[in-house]
Amino acid sequence: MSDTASGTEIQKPDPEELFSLAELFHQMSDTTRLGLLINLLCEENCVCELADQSDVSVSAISHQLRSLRTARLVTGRREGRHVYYSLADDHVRALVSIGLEHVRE
Amino acid sequence: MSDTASGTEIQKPDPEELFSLAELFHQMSDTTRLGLLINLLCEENCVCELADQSDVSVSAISHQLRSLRTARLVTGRREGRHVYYSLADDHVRALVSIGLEHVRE
DNA sequence: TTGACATTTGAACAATTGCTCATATATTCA
DNA sequence: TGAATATATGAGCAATTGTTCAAATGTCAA
Repeated sequence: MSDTASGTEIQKPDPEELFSLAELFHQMSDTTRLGLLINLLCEENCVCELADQSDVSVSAISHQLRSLRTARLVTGRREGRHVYYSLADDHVRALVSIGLEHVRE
Repeated sequence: MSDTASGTEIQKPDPEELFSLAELFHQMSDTTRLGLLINLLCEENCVCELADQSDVSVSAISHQLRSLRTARLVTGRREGRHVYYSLADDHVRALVSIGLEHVRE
């Protein structure tokens, strides 16, 4: 019994949850990392492909993938010389979707 | 015909949209600003109240509100000596809601 | 083993950020 | 007008960030 007239009931986060939530959005707040997440929306991809489809170096991509991995937004699986990354869960998809609605209106 | 098995169809952003989307998440990536947004989930509030309910100075809050205002995430309305801020639209609510689901699981 | 390719890692550096402090502006009331 | 309260703003500074570069590690195939 609070919040909004728009359907979603939100239980306010405690300080620790606030911190984690900020960290989640932080991961999505850089164009390189966000571009990686969007690249992975439809299917997994390896590091060199992800780098090819971006405008920074393989090293930079690897650094950012590590950041995303640590934050549990992506997971990696090695297959031979390649490491294939994919989204850890569907929340990222939903966040991107709603964020785009906001940006496009 | 792409993306996902989870319902939401996402049209990939062009570079300009990617930038705006990153900026949106950037606004939500700092605990002070995110705390402000969450404070405003249920109702509008004035600057001094927002500052009281946070752990930084009135000046810091005003700076961050300016940032949120410029990014069109909040709007302010003056009433006498007070300026009452509120969320600009419901997307923030949805983003916080989904983000919290992610953080809490 | 050697060489080639794919990825990761650490150091270093420029750029950005969020805060505080001091000051300016806005509004109300006496 | 002048004092009090509320908010906004600019400068300055410490902390964080994203990149590149160089070097290390992992994997495969000859």
